[in-house]
Amino acid sequence: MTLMQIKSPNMSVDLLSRPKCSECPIRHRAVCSRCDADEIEQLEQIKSYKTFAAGDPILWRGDDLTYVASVVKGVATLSKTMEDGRIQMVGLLMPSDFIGRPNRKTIEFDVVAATEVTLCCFQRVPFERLLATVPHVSQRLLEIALDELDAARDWMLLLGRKTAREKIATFVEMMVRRQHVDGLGLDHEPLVLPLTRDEISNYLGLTLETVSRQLNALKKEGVLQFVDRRRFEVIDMAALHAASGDDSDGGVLC
Amino acid sequence: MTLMQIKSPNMSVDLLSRPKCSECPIRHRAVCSRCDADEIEQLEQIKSYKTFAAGDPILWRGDDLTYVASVVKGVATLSKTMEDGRIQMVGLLMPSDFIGRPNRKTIEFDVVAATEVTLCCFQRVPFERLLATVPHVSQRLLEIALDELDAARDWMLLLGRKTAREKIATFVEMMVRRQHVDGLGLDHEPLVLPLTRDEISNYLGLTLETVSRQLNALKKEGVLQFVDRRRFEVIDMAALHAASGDDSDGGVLC
DNA sequence: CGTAAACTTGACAAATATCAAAACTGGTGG
DNA sequence: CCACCAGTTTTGATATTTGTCAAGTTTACG
Repeated sequence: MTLMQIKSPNMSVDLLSRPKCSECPIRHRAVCSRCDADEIEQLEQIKSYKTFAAGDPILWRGDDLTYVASVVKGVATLSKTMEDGRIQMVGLLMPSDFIGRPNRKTIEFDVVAATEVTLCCFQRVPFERLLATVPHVSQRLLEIALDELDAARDWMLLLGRKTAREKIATFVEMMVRRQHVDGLGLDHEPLVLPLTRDEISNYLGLTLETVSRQLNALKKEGVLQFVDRRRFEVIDMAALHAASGDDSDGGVLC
Repeated sequence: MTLMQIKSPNMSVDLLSRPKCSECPIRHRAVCSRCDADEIEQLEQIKSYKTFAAGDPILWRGDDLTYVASVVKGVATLSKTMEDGRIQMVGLLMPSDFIGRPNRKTIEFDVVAATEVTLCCFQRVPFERLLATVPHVSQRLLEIALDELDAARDWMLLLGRKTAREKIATFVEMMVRRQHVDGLGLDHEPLVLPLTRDEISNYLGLTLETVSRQLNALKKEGVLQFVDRRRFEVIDMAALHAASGDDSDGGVLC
């Protein structure tokens, strides 16, 4: 039994039923997206689906990294904790995002399922071999890493320089964008905040009280409308974008 | 003439004299570090050294990315600017660090020489071809990108959760560490802050006044000693590390 | 020297955190 | 079906940190 399994009692491994890659919702975006049929076959050999319930730890800091994985469904958080308990989330993993670091035995942060999460896991060592032999995998992984790096740098601007209001608006806007991409939020289905106020505060470098206040401010101003604590609709997209502090061009249009 | 040259009047291109890779101070750490003699030869074909004076822009946001490069000598900053002028530095590039993004025509931030900088530039398009054909280059670049990502995430913790004092102490500690690696600071040579107070404040998400106050606090406490505004010595390494807010293990020992 | 840039220092303001309490929500079992 | 409970969220009062503004001071360099 792996460390990962010990730490995650609710994790269910689904070794025998390996869903077909051809029907995978992230087939065209994940680390496998450049692969041809033959290469997919090789990946299929070392893959297994695992699901985690909301709140379950997926990987703990310093854990033996026996698997790397792609997020197929759901949202996972990636965070760092200081000795005195201060927490900073350093990534929000959504479908097609990659977990783990090839050629490293451990990772330096905690990964936790925020919602129910389905992962497509690859055994690390065989995956590293593929990385060395299948350029389509390593090329795509490089691209994913560079995209993550760009995203991390945008987040650094947010954490270092944006006001509480701008942070909240940026976060909500990001939820809107990513849920469009995932094809959820079919037209007028309400959008979802996959995180609690506390988790949002850890993502934005704020306290949960400030998150609550700013979210309610946007509600009172008629920018957002909430159907319950998690689900909302954007009433005034332009105002939301204006509040984010990001460049005026681009955001609203695409 | 490239955009880069227009924007950087003081840049000096040194197309004819291509220093030997075998004598390069970053030969064993940069993007070329895994290459054998034959592969180095290929890189040598498309490389050229360029130097920039302190303060010169190297690449401007949105610029046509005709080159990617490795930092050979000196320090460059990588930063993002908001419409109203707020600045957040998102990276500090030191020897062996990589500049640019293959398969992208532009980058999303400004790169500026903080000290005099020497770059080993590779024409982007030929470099991309090497990336596709020489695994030793793409493997190393992936590793560099993942290291950058780890560093960016550490910085996110700093920006989101650390106090002004912790930010300053972390920054100073980082200067100590990186200057040891570069083999500068030969034993009891004083260490150097390669940035002004203002630049440090943009790196740490503070104001220059707060940087000045915290630096002077560490001086008054006898943790640091300054020989001039840029050069300093660490008197009490343990106190410095304790002030950084990082885990007690590791830091001091290695 | 003289001047501009970099840095320091002080007084005050503003944003956000902290602490405390109340209100809400979703789920559970009677 | 309802009441209750724990966890989450909201709201309010206050404290703290850091930012802002405004002089000064030092330093590097011509």
